[in-house]
Amino acid sequence: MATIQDVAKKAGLSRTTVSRVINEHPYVTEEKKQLVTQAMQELNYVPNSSARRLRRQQTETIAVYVPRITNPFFSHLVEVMEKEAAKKGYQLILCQTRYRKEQERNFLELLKTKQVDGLILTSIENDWSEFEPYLSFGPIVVCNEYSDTAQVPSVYLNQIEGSYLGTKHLIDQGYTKIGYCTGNHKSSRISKDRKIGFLKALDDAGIAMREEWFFYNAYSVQDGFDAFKELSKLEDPPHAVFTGSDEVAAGIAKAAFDAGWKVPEDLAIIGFDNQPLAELMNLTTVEQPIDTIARQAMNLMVEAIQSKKQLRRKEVILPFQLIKRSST
Amino acid sequence: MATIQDVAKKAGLSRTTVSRVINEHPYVTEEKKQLVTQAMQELNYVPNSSARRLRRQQTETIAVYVPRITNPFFSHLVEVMEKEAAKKGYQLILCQTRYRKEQERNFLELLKTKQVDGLILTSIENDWSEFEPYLSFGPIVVCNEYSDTAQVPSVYLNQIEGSYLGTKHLIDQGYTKIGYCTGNHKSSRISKDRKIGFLKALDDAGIAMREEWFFYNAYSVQDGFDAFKELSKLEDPPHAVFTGSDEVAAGIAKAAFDAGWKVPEDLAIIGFDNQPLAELMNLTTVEQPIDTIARQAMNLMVEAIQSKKQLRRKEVILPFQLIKRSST
DNA sequence: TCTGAATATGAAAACGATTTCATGATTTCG
DNA sequence: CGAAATCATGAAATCGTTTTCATATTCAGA
Repeated sequence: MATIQDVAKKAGLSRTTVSRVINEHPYVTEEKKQLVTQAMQELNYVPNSSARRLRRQQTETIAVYVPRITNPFFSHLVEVMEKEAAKKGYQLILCQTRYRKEQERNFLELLKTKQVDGLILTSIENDWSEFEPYLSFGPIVVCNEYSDTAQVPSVYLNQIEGSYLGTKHLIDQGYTKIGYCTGNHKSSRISKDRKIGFLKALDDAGIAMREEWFFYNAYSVQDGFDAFKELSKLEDPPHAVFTGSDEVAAGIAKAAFDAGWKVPEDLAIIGFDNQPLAELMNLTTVEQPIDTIARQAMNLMVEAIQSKKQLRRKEVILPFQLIKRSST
Repeated sequence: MATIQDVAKKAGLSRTTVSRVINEHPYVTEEKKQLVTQAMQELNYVPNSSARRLRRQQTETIAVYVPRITNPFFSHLVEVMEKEAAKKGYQLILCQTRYRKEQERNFLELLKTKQVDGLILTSIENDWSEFEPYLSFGPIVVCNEYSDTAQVPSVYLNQIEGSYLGTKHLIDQGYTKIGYCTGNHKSSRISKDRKIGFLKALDDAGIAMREEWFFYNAYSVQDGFDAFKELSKLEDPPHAVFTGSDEVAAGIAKAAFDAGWKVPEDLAIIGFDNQPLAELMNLTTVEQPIDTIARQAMNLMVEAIQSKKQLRRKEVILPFQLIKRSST
């Protein structure tokens, strides 16, 4: 593998001159430029990434935390982020945290050892105080999740409004016996706020909430299946259910169908995100503008990396949209 | 940010001694070890990744090509690969090629400039001759796709057998009017072989193929919708359809349902991969062992990186499994 | 008692690229 | 015409880590 020293030797010039040609610095004659270019081609030379990173003090790499890449919401986010990153000359390292605090902390080392220029967090289990000290090593952008205290840029949606919107829709459809079926990460603001919005919508409509109609730890299609099994065993089951994702909604819908229940006659179901699955299963859902979230987050990240200034709090808050289909 | 020089100064020792402690080399007294450890903690020191990479001539990073991370097949592959990579101390860079030859070539620079230690290709549009010269820069493992000429490790399934299995199932169910609905990348061995297997199954059963029952460029749920629209307009439509993915099958099933057709009575549908979607939509499908493919590919990659020897052809061929549900 | 091996520590070199500083030539402007 | 600026090129330093080579001391075995 040729080095800049080999190119210099072959061109009969110094490494400084070769570097000037590579980096298009001024004050190199055309004749010398051609000598260098030809030598590079003959030796099939490309600059060594590690040496460049060390000298330039930058990696052109960004790490993105996602709990699980198979979750369509996160894979959609990553698809757009990778695309935007590639446009701006950055690589994307995938960090699957699996909703584990320890995994989140482990990946922070990427920033500390300068293996990446910045981190984008789409899912947060740890308290913000665990992340805060790492800001001295590089910028962090929060996306989808959020924290009231974090002095960093963030892109998110007001989840209280989102779950209020969905729950209100069920209430407007005439439902009063409404169940709640989502994930429930203790540290997750999204989980907390969605519950707040759900309860507020019930309260505003004078509807009492029933503790036995709450199903937690539901993230996947299978979890939806399982939740329906529990729900269907109740003597007085709910007539509608608010879920935290289209997968969960789809799992409930499928299990209900398999059990001979009619949707929405016997059970109205509302999902979240508006993934392709929602359309396939005719699910009413609360849509999040994933493309915009991802694009904005990556733009804030690159801006933060390139500005080299003290990060400051900046919030981009996006709106939900209710997509009505036949499941409600 | 502290460097090893700062740590040495604070400990009253040389950089060599500090490096020996960090890397657990022998011949350093316990007393000196404690001095170094304490200095590192006080300075909050971690080694700089770029410097390490340069000196050690390794990046502990692997790049994975996927056409699109939102495709559940590929997101499933990547989930397992990232998990396996993290276990072995490697980071994963995501390279979305979007079925574009130019994109594939662009990402090859990662290997050439030594930004990664190896590449895993799960999707190939270019001829192998485009990849071959890059083997001198680092190992390449092919996964899911395959090439007869590539002198590299690969993990894949015999797609002729896979599509034969699925088509044979339809034939065994009594269908003779069978359509074909898949992607069709000219360079893709998978596409070619699936068609070969499909045609061979028809031929073995003495069934003539009908050109007007072939629908190409179908990859997504929406493509499935569109394919059904075309199919339903035919005067003599097929009674069964073999598809190249569960998404396409699901799209066809949904569109058929919306048009009042009954599955499988009016149209039998078989998918591919056995994603969660297949279970949700009750699709018969040809299952690929994605977990095993991913794990084996990552193991071969790490083995290739660490052996530092000339890569040689090695094939891991895995079996399909037919999952029968109510769509056929 | 002597010799070779093991132990302990540090300076210099190495990894490869880019920038800073230096030198000499040429051009421009007052 | 002379001083300052610009042009053109190269040597040395820099980025930060790890290894190689060197030196001195101690220990063990013949």
